[in-house]
Amino acid sequence: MAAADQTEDRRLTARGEERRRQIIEVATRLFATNGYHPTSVADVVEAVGVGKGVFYWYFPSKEALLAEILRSGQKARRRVQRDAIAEIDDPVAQMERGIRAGMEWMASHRDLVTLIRFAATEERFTEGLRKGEDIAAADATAPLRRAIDQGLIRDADPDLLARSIVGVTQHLCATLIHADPDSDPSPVIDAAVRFCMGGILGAPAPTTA
Amino acid sequence: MAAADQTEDRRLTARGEERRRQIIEVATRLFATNGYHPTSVADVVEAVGVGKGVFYWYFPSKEALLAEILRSGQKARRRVQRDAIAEIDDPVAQMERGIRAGMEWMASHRDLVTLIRFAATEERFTEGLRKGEDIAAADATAPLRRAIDQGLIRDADPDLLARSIVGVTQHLCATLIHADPDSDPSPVIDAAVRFCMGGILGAPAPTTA
DNA sequence: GGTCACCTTGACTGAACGGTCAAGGCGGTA
DNA sequence: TACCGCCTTGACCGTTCAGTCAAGGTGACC
Repeated sequence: MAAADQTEDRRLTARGEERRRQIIEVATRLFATNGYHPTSVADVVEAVGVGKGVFYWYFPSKEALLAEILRSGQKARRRVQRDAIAEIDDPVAQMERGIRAGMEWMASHRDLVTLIRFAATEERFTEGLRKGEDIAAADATAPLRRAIDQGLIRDADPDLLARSIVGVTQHLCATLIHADPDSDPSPVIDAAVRFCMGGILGAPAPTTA
Repeated sequence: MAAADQTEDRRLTARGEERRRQIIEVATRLFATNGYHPTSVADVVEAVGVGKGVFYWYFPSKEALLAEILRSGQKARRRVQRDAIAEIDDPVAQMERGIRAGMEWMASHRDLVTLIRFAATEERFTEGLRKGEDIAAADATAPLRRAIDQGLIRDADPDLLARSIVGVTQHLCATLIHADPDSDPSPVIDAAVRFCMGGILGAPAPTTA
């Protein structure tokens, strides 16, 4: 355990960094297309065009590679979303911009959305995933809470609202944009934003309980 | 290929039907808990307490078992949803009841939700899955279209609305109810219904494009 | 008691997997 | 030139897996 992460503090040259990046890129595509388990390490190194030892020079295990892909993906999406809402004051406008930015990011990183959804189905990966999702939910919770306090949107659990938004954007991205990668994602993005804003802003009380 | 489905038209006694049901039940739980690939056929038959040959008496392959689990699960959910809205006239009320019924079904069949979400991440299973999801979306599309025609809800692509609803309900079920199986799902269900009805009924036009 | 179709057993097979390693190349520095 | 640390090779290992099969049990019906 203690020495298992020898590959982590390895000092890489520019060439090494490039190789590492290349493995991550190829593996992400293969994992998302054929599945994580059906894709062998041999498949990855063959697609890259190198020997098997190269893989284990840069990553301690196949599982660690997936964990890194997930971690860096979640981190990148968070940064995009935070940057998108940084200079906005109105919390409702913040939500709208944040949803749109998140959806745009997902649309151009569909493979990562697939992998995140896969990881959520296997207990071995859910813990590492939950941390990132909790952070993402917390990011959205702040403006939601402010909007509720200011009476701009209906009173509801901000966490449930945030996770509802994730559900809509992730599913639309995975189902529709993924189905036809060449189609223009913007109508889907617009629809997702409209739906989410409607869900947040509120609607007449349910007629039945 | 032609004779590969010999197990399908096998004539089963009551005992055989029971055994088959038992394998499906155990496998569903194991697949959802530990993942489809990490769960071996040996794990399944051991959990059932029978020899390995029993598995291949009832199912031609591990993959076919998962396909059947998915198929029957989607079918069951559809039936529940259709029954729930059968005697309702108002299309908006139909939507609300349908969403609630679907969510309640998912909450009590969490393992199946997990498996459906897993299957969506592997190309080998997506085709069989899409068929069921298209049907489910089409079921929801009909009342949505009527509601739009009657001016009861905002004008939008019914298919996108339907899939947004699936996104919210599935994700909330998988994330929150799954996280703590013992907690009361009804607040989450209520929140999902509220969010979705808000998304359908509409909200002020976006302030930015 | 005999027969037959349904059901069960569990050792076995061939293939594939994740991961290892001894060996060698390669490029920068002195 | 010699050296050294980064990078690469690919045969190899132990294990595990999906799926097979010859053999045997079991119960219903004649």
